[in-house]
Amino acid sequence: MNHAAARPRRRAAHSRAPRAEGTATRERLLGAATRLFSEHGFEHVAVRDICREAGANLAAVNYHFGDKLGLYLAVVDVAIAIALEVNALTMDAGADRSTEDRFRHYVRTYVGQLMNIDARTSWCHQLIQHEQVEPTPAASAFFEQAIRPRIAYLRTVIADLIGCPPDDTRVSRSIAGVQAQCLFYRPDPFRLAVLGEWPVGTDSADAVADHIIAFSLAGIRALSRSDP
Amino acid sequence: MNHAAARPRRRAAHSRAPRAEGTATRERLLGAATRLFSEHGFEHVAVRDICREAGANLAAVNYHFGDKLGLYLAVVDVAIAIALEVNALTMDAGADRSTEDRFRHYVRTYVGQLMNIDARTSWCHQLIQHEQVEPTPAASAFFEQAIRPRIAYLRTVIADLIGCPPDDTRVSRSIAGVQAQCLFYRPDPFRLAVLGEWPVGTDSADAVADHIIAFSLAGIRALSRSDP
Amino acid sequence: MNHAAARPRRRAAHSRAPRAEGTATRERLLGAATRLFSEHGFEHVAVRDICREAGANLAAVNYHFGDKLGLYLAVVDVAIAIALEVNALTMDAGADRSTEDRFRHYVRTYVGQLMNIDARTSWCHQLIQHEQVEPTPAASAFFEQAIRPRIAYLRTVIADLIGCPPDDTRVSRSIAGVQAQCLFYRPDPFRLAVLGEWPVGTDSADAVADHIIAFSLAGIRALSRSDP
Amino acid sequence: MNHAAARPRRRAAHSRAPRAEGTATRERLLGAATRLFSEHGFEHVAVRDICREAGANLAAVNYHFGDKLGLYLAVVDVAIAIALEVNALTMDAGADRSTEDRFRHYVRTYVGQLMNIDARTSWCHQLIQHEQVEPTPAASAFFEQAIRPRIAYLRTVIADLIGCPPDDTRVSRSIAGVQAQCLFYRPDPFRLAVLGEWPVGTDSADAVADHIIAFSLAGIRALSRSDP
DNA sequence: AATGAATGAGCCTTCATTCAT
DNA sequence: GATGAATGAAGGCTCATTCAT
Repeated sequence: MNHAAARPRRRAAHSRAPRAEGTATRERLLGAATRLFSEHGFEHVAVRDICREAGANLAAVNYHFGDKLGLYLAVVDVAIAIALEVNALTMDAGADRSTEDRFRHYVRTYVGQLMNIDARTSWCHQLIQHEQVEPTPAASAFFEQAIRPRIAYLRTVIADLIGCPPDDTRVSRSIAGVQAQCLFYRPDPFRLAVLGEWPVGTDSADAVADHIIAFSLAGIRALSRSDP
Repeated sequence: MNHAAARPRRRAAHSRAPRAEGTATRERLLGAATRLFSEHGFEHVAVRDICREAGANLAAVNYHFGDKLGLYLAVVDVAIAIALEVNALTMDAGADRSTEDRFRHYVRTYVGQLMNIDARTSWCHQLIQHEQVEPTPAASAFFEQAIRPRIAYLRTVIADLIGCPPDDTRVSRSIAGVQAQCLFYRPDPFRLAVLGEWPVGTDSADAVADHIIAFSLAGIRALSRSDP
Repeated sequence: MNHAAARPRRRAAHSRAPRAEGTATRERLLGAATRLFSEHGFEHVAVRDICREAGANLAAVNYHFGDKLGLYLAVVDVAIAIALEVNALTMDAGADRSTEDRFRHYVRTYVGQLMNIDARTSWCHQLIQHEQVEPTPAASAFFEQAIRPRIAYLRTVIADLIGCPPDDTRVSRSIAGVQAQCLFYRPDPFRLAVLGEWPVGTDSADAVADHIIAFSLAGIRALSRSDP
Repeated sequence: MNHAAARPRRRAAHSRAPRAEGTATRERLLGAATRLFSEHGFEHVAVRDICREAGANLAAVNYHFGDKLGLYLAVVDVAIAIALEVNALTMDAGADRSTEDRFRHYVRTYVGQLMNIDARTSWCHQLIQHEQVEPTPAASAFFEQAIRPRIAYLRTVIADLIGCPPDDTRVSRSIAGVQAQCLFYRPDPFRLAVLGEWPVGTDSADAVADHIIAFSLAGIRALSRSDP
């Protein structure tokens, strides 16, 4: 799962076994990198800044992660792990729940994660957003491991709600619609800097989730009455 | 409209009145900057690259636009003008059409613009997407002049469809839902590089627009039956 | 003949016409680079040192020559030009001279150049010596343009002295013998630092040349009496 | 014989007595260093590369040899020992041989060593060639112990052939001529990369040696007939 | 006997900008 | 109206070395 080791590199900094527990400096580096990369994206962060914030030497990045990209990929690995946790939460609606309840649980959990700026997982969504605009070699890994399973799950749920095969075009478009609505509420710099809190207002994440659920369920039901 | 002159600067590059028509070099610079800034965002474009592509001297940017940001703001000015044109198209449904038709026209026109990668207006959406993730001083101007009117128009339309005051929370959330769905189909590097054409498939923009319309109208109607 | 332009380069610093006369800074840079590269070889010289010695800014190298290698290749271009001049001198024995006199003229002129540490051409030989131990992309160009013609000339002369075809093995080996003896007297750091003046002693270049001539002519004549 | 201990150093790495036999790691380091230093010269080899090739820790060099130069000097010590072996071979022509035979034996043995790229002693010549262009503190030691005796031996042989005192200028120059010719056939990167096998062709080392012997003996005999 | 961790100096390159002409 | 020349700051990276264990 460690992409740093998979990348071709002239000299692997860690040809020996990478230690699972991590050193103090390594952890501080990873923490600072997480914060800065999430906030500004890969290219807009200087290794110097990360090291300064971590109280580490400039060459520490080279030692622990090979180079800047190696450090970034290490951050992405953590992000993927967290995203997988979130995935598990959103999909764990309870064994005996109806499909509609599973849909409700998904949206409620997902929006709750996205809108909670204090959550341990918050930086993760920012990171992906940067990846979306300026993709790095990490983009495909994140997509394959974290996003694709989420899409697959939503596909079964929505196909069941519509009552059609999972590969029906209406399913794909509904997934896009639901995801788009949820992601729209993730705090992004544009909204934070320019729009203030719009369109969230003072509402809680639950209220937003309820809206998306009602809005989307109505849309999905309408689709189930239409022709493929 | 030249923001470069308005920004504080040690030495005013434009003590003379900025000319509206501009010279050939100036136009070539603007063209190259438009393409490159749209594609890569403000920070990821080097002045050198713009000048090379424009066949202009490295100092030409300083001469014509004061500095890099001045050139960018000039590009944003054009982007705003184009966005206003698009706004006009989306809002011009014909005088005697029903509210629902006005909504249909908005979505169909908007999605058509967003998904047509060959349109003269295409670069504009890319530019604003970069602005969204890494805002520059141009962000607020673009929002105020181009986006706010669009939101205001949608607000009246959707408020009318729901049958509630324009400042009802349900209206704001529905606006977000519609906009989010439309914008989700704008081509971004992530989807192009990683997802291929998903979730568009081989469908035309019209088919996507029809989906969003049906999905959203159903959602909006459901909201009109609920409590505020 | 400008190799800097031939190298693939992301951005050509001089896509326009490279000016023949040169700027003051460019010339100072070239001068400092000539001295330092000759003395220490390509890898052992820092761009910083060149700029400091030239009184130029660190980025001046990038502006005028693209990068460090571009500057080096510019120096090599001059070296090739000088080597061609030396070639011309060594081969210009006068139209009606005997082959033996042409041989004498070659050795005398060549050794004179090699041993004169104050000559304008002196640095040139040091540069080649470095190139011999740590070749750069310039090595083959120098060989093709400067060394190969010299070898070809010696080949005709010695073949005539032996009285055999130019491609006879004895010719090649005699060329090697003459060249090796001449080059042995070029001042190299090892001899200068460790051996003092050995094996030159206080002798003049002419005396050394006379020795090589007598020694080699005797050797060549002996070969002419042997079987191919 | 360990020069590392002799060099001034802030902290003596070897306050204990340096052990003659060495550990396994030490030997692997020495082997890797021998190969890499010979091939690329002192400055162009990174301690990292040596340690990686030796499968040793990065700090092992510091532990066993004090620093990079200490390791290099240890390699040079081995090189000197091997050079002394080669010297012995070249000078061991048999007790009752003629001076001319002793000369023949010297050249034949020496050229055989120089041209045999697979010989156990091959790296030694490469090392000294680097030392010649970019001398290190080891240069003088190598010269004094390995080269000077060889020169002294040649001096007696050639003085005898000419029939003059060993300090005659003609002797020194003949030594230079013979050495220069022999060394010219040692494989160097320039000839390998640029010249192919020239001027050796497909000839064996013996053929080359025979040429040098015939060529030089004729030259030396000519000198013996001239004035000092 | 040996090593993982950490460090500071130095390297080449790129950048947006400025200035004199 | 425009440009060639030059600059200072900053960027990512590599290196030999040191230190605590």
